[in-house]
Amino acid sequence: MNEQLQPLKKQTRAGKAGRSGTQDDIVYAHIFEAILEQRLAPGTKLSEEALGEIFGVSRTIIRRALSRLAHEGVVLLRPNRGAVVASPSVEEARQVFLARRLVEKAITELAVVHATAEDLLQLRKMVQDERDSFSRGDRGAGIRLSGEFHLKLAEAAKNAPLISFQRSLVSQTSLIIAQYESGNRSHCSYDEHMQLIDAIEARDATQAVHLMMHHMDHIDSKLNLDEESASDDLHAVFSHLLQTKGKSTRPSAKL
Amino acid sequence: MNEQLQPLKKQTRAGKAGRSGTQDDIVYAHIFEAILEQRLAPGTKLSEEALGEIFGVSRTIIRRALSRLAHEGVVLLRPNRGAVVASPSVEEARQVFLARRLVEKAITELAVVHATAEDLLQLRKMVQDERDSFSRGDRGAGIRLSGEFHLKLAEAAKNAPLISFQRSLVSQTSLIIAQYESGNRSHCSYDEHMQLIDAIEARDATQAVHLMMHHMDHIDSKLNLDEESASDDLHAVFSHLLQTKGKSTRPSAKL
DNA sequence: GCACTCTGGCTTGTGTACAATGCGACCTGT
DNA sequence: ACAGGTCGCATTGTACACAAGCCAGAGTGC
Repeated sequence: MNEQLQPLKKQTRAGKAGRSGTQDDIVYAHIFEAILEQRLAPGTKLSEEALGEIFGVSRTIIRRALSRLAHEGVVLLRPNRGAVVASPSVEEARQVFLARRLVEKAITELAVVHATAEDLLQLRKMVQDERDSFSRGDRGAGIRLSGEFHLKLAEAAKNAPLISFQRSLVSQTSLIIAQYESGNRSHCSYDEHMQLIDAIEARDATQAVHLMMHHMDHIDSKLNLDEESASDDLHAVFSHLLQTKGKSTRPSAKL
Repeated sequence: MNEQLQPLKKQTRAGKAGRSGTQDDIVYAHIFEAILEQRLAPGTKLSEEALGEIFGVSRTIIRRALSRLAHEGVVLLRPNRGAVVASPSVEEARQVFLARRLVEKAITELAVVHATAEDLLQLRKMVQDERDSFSRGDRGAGIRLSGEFHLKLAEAAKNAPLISFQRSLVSQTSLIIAQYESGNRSHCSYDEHMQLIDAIEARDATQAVHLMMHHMDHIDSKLNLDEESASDDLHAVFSHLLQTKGKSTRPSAKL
């Protein structure tokens, strides 16, 4: 019914994502990665039993992983109706990007103050990996690593709540990029990442923030959020037919 | 062993918090409220079975509620060792407040643009409730309602990710206030809330942000974060004895 | 022929039993 | 008497079985 998930023996511990933690971490990482690489299209139903069989664990574990993914906004949990891969609307995407601008600005300023030599080293290493992935043509890994770069930057800012929020934002951004990115262009230029690291290492807050904002602009501009090609949101598709009377037509319910 | 939780029959649906949702919402709300009202002291162990018996539900439900509370940072989930009420350190409190400043500023600016008449009406009503609670001497409810005011403000800003983040920050802030607030002074002056609403209604962004920042200052100043009276963090208590060699002494482990 | 209803199957929600892990008490040897 | 180790209990982690809720298809009445 859905596209087939690659079967997986339960002892395949260290998956591609490499995170060796507990069982739900593995399940979480694999599903997340599958979504980013678009092996799981937005809207795809994520049956608990099917996933349990695939990963060789019970529904309990799957359920926890799905709950976590839902919390980060990449999966939508509909009561009594199961989980589906989230398909953020254009409006939701805009909100995520607005929030990210705010957070990235703050993170950059904090990172300029708090980033250690060790942090900077790791950041440079991550950009390397990112570049490698893109040169290998592994788009999914590239998107993921690019996200992890921004997450690592948040860690360098040394503020736990911001890190947690950034994790959620990066996840959603990755999903949005995977869904909306226009064609073939690399989505997150690692050059910009490198320049950013340089500015942070030089403790030049103004320059660093400047670069980060430009970076956000570039990400924005690579997406065609203005005119999405195809949508499963009927209200969006036929919005030109609907008279806009007030804004309380349908507060948040979609589909 | 712990202080006794007030027993609760299972059909006590609409609890004090009033949220009439599903079972885990009820459990969640009650535990959260108990923490805010300091009926559950920081560090208190939250046994799954005990809670299950109290609320008349199975551990499954309790587990979900605890997981949610852990996500919001008011409960600490230690693998294989159960859940305890979080006891944020001074450093953690500072991080939360820093993050809140950022977010509240952004929310205020957005609310000035997006708040509807309906939003403003509800906000005023919430300030009323808050004042009533304090005049009744119900400190726990006051703290909670004050938090809900800031959450409602986030909703008026019309940005889903920020709302979600604000929920987490407000929860943690409430816990910190309950834990650190110096004595008897009311912690969150509703007058300031009212002025804030006025500024937003007047669409005066500069003034609104100005008021909000002052409001944050006031909250900060009412807490004695600089010299906490007693701590259960041995490392903090004896920090003057420890030579600070590098930062890798104990990354995140506490207690 | 169309629409409405009822029923059957399948999926999720919840409770519970069993396994695994951590903690504390006791016991023993030095 | 104290340190170390071992055993047992208590609590969490996982799997599974049952209950409840949706959804689709067949059947029937208009």
